[in-house]
Amino acid sequence: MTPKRLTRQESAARTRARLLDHAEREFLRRGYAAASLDRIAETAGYSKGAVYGNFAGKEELCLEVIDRHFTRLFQEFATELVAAEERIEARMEVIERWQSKVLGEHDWRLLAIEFAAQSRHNRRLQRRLADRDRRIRNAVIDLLGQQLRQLGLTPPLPVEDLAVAVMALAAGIAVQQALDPDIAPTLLSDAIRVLLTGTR
Amino acid sequence: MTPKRLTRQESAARTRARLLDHAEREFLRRGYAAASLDRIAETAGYSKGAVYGNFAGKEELCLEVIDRHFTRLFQEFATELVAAEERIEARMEVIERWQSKVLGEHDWRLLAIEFAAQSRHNRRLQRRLADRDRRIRNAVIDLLGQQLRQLGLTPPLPVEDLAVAVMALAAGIAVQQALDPDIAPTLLSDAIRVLLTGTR
DNA sequence: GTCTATAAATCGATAGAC
DNA sequence: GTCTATCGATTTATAGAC
Repeated sequence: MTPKRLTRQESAARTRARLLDHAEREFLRRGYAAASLDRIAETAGYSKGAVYGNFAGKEELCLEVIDRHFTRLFQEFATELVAAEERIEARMEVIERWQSKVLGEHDWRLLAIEFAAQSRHNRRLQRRLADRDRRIRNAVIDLLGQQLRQLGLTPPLPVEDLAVAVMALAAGIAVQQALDPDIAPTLLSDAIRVLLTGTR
Repeated sequence: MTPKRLTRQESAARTRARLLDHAEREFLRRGYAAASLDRIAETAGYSKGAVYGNFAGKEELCLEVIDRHFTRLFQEFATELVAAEERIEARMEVIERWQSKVLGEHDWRLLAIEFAAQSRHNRRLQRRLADRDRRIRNAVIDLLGQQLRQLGLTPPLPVEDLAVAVMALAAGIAVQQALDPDIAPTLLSDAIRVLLTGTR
């Protein structure tokens, strides 16, 4: 097997991907502030020059890492949810299955909020995070609206508010659970059910 | 008016209080990571030696700043809530009045979560934060249980879960609102009402 | 308890060679 | 695009005088 000779573009893409992968590990392990570009470059088999050649800086690199993960996560979840049977119990089952995955990702959640706090110092980053937040929220609103319509539910709150509340619950419970593992593992889906149907 | 001669203890307490006050300003303004003990000491009229003489380090100082604030905040809220009339509408009014205060404190919320993310590097801090979290949660559980009993409500979830959900909502909504001010300002109280009563 | 002075260690970012 | 070398700035924490 002769390894294919990489074109310039392929080689650059490979470097980028490798840097992203190792950046993910470093950011997850140490958090944003304590992560070191030097270590990222070194573990990926490059030096810092490669990082600055492929990314504008630490913030851009971290933003891309976070974006990549949560975009993937949401899309996989949405796909499963849409594919489930058109009964509320079937849909809730999908939610219950995913809550442990979402809530279990303590490191991701801590990284995301630490990075959000970071935006205090940077107007531009603040705007980009707000845009991203709105994008995700709109996706949640669409998904939620579709589910409610299909299931014939009329929730006690407007769907726009439900979306914010669901996202807030997911983030807030995950943070509390990161500090204290004793929190009820089905709380997220239970609370979502109450918000959507008004009852347990 | 001759200024009273301060005893050694009074003088020490004053220094501590001054340092705490200026630490609060610095941490709120810059966040945990970017805050500088040097600046804190200087603006308080001391030098770094005074900080290390009164606090074990940056983490301890910040923890005390955060603790002082949220303990005060919760106690004031609980006092008002307990003092209100024994009707659900009167109690909800207190909650509605406080939600804008709690949600408006973006800097405090960002600081608290940035600090929580910080605990990744420090087992001891992790335990202390978890203890604090449990302490607050127990207070919320007590307060919530008392309210439900007085008002004769039977919520769709156990009171322990409600407490976690309410805290998660408050934190999660505040973070989203810090990034995007367009979020409905009454969402927190609306969602709490649904969680407590099952309806709007 | 507080000050001054300094240690000791980083880190992000850049310049210039290749 | 990537590397090496380094700048420049900052920080926490400590040592020792008073």
